[in-house]
Amino acid sequence: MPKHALSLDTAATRVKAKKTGKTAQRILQIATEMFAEKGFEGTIMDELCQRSGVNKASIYYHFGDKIRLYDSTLTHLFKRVADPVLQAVAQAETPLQKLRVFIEVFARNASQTHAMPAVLMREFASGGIHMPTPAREQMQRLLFALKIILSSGHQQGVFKQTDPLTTQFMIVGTLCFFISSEPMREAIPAEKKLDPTLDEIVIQLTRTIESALLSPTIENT
Amino acid sequence: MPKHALSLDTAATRVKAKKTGKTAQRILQIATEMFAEKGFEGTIMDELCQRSGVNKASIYYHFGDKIRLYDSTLTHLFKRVADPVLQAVAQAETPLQKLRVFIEVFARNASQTHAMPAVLMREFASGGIHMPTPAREQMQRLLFALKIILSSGHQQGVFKQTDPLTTQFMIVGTLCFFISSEPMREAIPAEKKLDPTLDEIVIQLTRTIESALLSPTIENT
DNA sequence: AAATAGTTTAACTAATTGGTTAAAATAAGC
DNA sequence: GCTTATTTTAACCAATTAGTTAAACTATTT
Repeated sequence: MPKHALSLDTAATRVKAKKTGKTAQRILQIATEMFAEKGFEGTIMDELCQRSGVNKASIYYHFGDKIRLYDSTLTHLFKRVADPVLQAVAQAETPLQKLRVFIEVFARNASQTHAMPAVLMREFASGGIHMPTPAREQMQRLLFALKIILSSGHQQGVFKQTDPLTTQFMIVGTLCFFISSEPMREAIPAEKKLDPTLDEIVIQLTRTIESALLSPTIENT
Repeated sequence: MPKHALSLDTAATRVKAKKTGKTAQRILQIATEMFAEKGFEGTIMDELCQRSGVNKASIYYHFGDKIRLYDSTLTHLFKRVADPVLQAVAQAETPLQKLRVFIEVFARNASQTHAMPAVLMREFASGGIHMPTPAREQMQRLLFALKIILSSGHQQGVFKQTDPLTTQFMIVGTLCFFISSEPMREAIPAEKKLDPTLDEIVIQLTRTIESALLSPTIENT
């Protein structure tokens, strides 16, 4: 009966992980890449062994089975993006600054951790059924933070009232599509110059959302 | 040597399809659902047989192999959404009306054909490598149409200049995330009432994009 | 109605895949 | 240094999976 190294995160586990965690960490790293690239079913354990240089039974020793490996992967992945966003938002002062920081830090971290948009989009496509609760909670933490930003901005009279879910989908959706489309866009070198950079997307996205929040309502024609 | 029914779309083929196309059509229908729900690798041919009530060899007779079935599925799927959008845009008069129609008709059709957002998101997650050319072309047609809308609006002095790719990702990304998240949101009945409807999303999205296109630039603070 | 071409069927196969096992190797505790 | 617990290894297995085959069946043409 193997005792799984990542089942708990107690002090004892962490001490042990320092010496033994190399293998588990490497598995997690390659698994993240593969799950993002190929999805759950598309990820083959034998290939994971080959790519990571880790023996198959070691993977099963550390993670139990494929689905638990997937769960660990996703939880780590989403936490790695959500944490810095929430931290940065907490440090910003005004709702407008918090909103800007939310978009910018999410964009930067999702772009660096580009497996995250891929995995998120796959999970949405599957109806989120296989999404582990801790991973889902990270997304809900982001949504909750955005809710606070928007409502406090509204209370202070600087923002118009908007639906936070729509706004989150605008931010997350736009950026996930942009980040994940990078390989496709790179494949067309002729238009490479015409494509916007991440910074440009962030600027336009921020401007767009801000303008809707700050400007008066547009009349229907 | 089987001659695949969908390899050509001549008049003769179409006449024949009327009598023999029932099976192929049914395969395509269930394949669409399954590819959207489970992805390429997650879709098992035996299960497709079982769900569709069609024998396995019939599938291979009509479509050759799994990847060609996938290609047919995606091409049909994207065409079904892109065509009505482009048609509606062509009928609208002003750039502003065209933009509104673009968002609205895309939203309605993607929502009805909800396999399309799912498949699109998966393809983006995979880097679009497996996306068949005809399917990709449908997305490019949409992007091209949007480019024209934005540039003609700009030339007429009603729109500010913006990057069309960003705008397309805002529209498509927001709506795909919203549409594909429906099962997840349905799973939380407590918040059901709080969730916006598709119409509400469309309204907010349209307003947001319009306000950025029409309003003067916001100064940095 | 006979011949031909198109379509569907059930049974089969070769290869892949997630997961196991027991032994070898390494590290930790005493 | 010896014992014990943890970790890694290679070989193995049962189940699944995409794809095949050849025969049966159904229309179409002449």
